[in-house]
Amino acid sequence: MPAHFPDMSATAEEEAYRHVQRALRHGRYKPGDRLIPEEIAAEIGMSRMPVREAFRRLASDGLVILRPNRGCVVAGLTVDELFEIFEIRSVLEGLAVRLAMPRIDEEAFEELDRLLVRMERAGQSGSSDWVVRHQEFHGRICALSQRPKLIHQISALHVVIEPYMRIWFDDCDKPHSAREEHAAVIAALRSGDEHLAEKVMQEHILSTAPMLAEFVSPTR
Amino acid sequence: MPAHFPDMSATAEEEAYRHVQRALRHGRYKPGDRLIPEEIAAEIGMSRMPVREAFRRLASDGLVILRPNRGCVVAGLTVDELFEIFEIRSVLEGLAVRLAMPRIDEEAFEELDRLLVRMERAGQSGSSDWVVRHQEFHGRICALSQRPKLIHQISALHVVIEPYMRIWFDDCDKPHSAREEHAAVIAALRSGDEHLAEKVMQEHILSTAPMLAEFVSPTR
DNA sequence: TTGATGATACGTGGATACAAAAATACTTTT
DNA sequence: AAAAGTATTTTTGTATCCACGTATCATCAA
Repeated sequence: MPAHFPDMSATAEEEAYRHVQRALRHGRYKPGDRLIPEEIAAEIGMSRMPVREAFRRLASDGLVILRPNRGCVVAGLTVDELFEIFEIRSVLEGLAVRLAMPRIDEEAFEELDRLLVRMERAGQSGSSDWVVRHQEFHGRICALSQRPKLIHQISALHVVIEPYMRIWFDDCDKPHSAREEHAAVIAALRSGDEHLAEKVMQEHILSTAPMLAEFVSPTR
Repeated sequence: MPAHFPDMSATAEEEAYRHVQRALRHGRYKPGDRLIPEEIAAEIGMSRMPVREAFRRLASDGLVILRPNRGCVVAGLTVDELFEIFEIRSVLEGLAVRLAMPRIDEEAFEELDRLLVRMERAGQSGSSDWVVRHQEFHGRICALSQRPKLIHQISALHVVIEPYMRIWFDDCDKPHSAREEHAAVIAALRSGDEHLAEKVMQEHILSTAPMLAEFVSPTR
């Protein structure tokens, strides 16, 4: 292996973690599905042990539920839980944008504008990359806050809601409101008013939740 | 084992998790200490396998750091990280108190008053239970919010800062400011003004950070 | 037909075994 | 005596194995 491409898959556990997380984010497993270590291990060519360890982390992330002696099932969100996550996101990302404000320069603004355009284009083409572009915008703002733990917590929540966002985005035909709200966030940032920016972000996030809620699978 | 005492320690992994977490919270291991699975496994009479799995969860909680092929070391916080955690707590617990407000009845107020008194007494007796009492107050308010995920996230952060709080409480002789600030939170709750309560809580939490910061071990 | 009972297959939790990687101790060389 | 290299020990990562718990399904009684 080339030296400049160092050790991509450090451990089997890490590979298992990524593999399953990716599948969950893309909605390849549905809530309630049972994940059998042996099967997954076979898929990626390893023994059950690293997979079990990956399950522990996924459970900590809230992506699966691990119950003693009865294995691992894909976690699903109730409407209440979905709303709760959006409440939490609203204050965390509100904080992020407030902290980001003093660190944003003109270059960063241009970057945000570019992301806005890319999201718009992805929306028109109807592709499911939508979600990715949407998250990129939120992620970029979080990153600007320069707070590692804050960024980490927020992105963990984004992973949990990603499958629901995909369903929503597939179904709904108005990426426009998201575009406008993101533009409003940028405008608030440009205004230089920290508390305004925080508030606009909070409202943007909270306004998304009710729309998403309709797509939470009722089978729970 | 008696049937009415059902399976307290469901799995070995759970026991290992509790054991190590407890030790970390009490500061029995210091940041940078290396945790050797074999040793811990021996302490509690099991093989190193469940301990390894417990390590994964503890790493997710941010209590230890796991690096491929070089084991598990106790995580320590830099001053920046400590501040960051308090920023995050400020918005999360601010949210919690805001959501708790409409659910608080007279009985709950009396409970909070009792906790206030207990904290005061623990402070006078100089005992290290201080921390526990202090957390109980914050924990009670979070619980009143009735938001499982929010409660979970907040208590995870409390675990991370607990060892630092213990050092602080051992050293400083003014539990009084904490008492007054907690009283202010209760007063704000009684006033019925959600946003006031949120703000008072945020300020209480942020005012604690600088005092704590002095006790962060400089060896990092 | 329905509900209890028991046999069977499957899966999980944990211990042990083994190979590979790090850390450590020990030479050897300068 | 210091540095570099080598051998030895320790520890980690993964695979395999076994015992127990759980679920499934067939059998049988009411």
